[in-house]
Amino acid sequence: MSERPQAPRGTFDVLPDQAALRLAVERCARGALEAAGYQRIETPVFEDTDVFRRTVGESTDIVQKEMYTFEDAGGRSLTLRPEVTAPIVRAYIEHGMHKLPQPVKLWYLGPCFRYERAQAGRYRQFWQLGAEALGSDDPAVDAESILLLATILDELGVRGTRLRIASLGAPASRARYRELLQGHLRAHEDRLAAEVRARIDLNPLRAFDSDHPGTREVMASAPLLLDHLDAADAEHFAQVRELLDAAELPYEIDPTLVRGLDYYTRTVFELTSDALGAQSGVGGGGRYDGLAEQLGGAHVPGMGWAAGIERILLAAEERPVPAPICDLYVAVTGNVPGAGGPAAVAAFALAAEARRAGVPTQIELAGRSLKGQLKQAARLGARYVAIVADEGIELKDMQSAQQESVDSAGAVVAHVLRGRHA
RNA sequence: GUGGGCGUAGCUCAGCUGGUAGAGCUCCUGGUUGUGGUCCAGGCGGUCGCGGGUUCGAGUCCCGUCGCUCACCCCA
Repeated sequence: MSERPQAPRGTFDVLPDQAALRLAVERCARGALEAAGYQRIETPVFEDTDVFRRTVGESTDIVQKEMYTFEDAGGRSLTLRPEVTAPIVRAYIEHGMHKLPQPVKLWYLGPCFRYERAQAGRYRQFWQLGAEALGSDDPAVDAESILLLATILDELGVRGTRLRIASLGAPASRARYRELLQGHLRAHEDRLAAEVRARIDLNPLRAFDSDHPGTREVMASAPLLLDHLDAADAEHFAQVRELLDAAELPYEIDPTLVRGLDYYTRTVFELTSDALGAQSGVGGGGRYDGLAEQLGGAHVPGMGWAAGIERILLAAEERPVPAPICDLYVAVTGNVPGAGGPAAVAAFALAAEARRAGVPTQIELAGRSLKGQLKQAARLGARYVAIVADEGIELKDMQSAQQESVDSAGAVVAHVLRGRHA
């Protein structure tokens, strides 16, 4: 068995049943997003490593240990995208989208790559659905964005969702708060977990995520970022909440909500589902008003989110996969695989004609016996089976089991078309 | 990277305290020479993840290794 080829660890094949489910998710998301004026964008699956290194943050796990980075034959350092927001901002800058009416609203669906140990809902290649609105810092952008994700998850039947929101403030107030928090952590350093202590300089906010008992005690009395926002940021956050209230979208304010990427400013949010395992996050995002500048562009405020397709599928209630339609199955008598013969040729021509007429048609391709062909037709849910023999064609209605001879391929197609609209 | 569980036919699994592999499902064929979704029979299909060890003999015991999976970490 070890000889059998296998997909690399943390990756998976999307088999037909799953592909149908994914298509349903894509259609639903696309409908909601495009109705709200978001347009699809696709960026390369790899980028210059700097695109991520400069935006996601040196201190993050993503940059420190999860990136698939490689050098191409030209000596360039490239990285398989671990997320799509930075590439989209890169594209916005590269294509001068600032000259378009703002905000520019974009959505995407595609694979991302992170080198992590796989577990339920976490893979090395996973698909993200996302939406980004660039060029406006209006709180309505934030609220609309959050509402869109919540709506999509709801329409998809994702169970047990919870929305948490917070504000990280602007860089200046965040920096001031950061020092405050670092002071608090240093004052109680001896009670903190080792990893937390090691991150006091790099990312003190992470301390809120710790479940280390000593750390939790220290954090219980820690200053909260929400209490230290600038007036403008506090007002922005208040407006976002007011709009969410107006849309009647329930949420919880979580002052310890920390997103795993460093580029977030002001609004951040996360949607979780209790139908998932340990990886309970279905999607999340926030505002990133400094991201474009980090990439060397002008100041461009932005807001967006990403959701994991695999997690959506895991958390969504089971839905029946619609069976593919087959209106006509073309069988051949005296079937000998590869032997051809006039009946086989006539059958092929009949199938071609039916398809040209728009009839979903399948034809015997495996040299089965007539009994086997009927069985196959039944499996496919075919409405009609045309049995082509050297002597002529018979058309069988699979539901009524009635059968009559038909004198031409055209008559078969006409009959099937009539039956379909009946 | 660390820890727990698991690794027997395409799929789901059985195989007791060691004696050289089974079932169900699926697929194909046959059951009147050309007819389906039920039934019956047959067939295709496995170096029991891999390597080593103990033993007269291991799927069954021991060691190692790889893989899958769940969890930690972190996130989609």
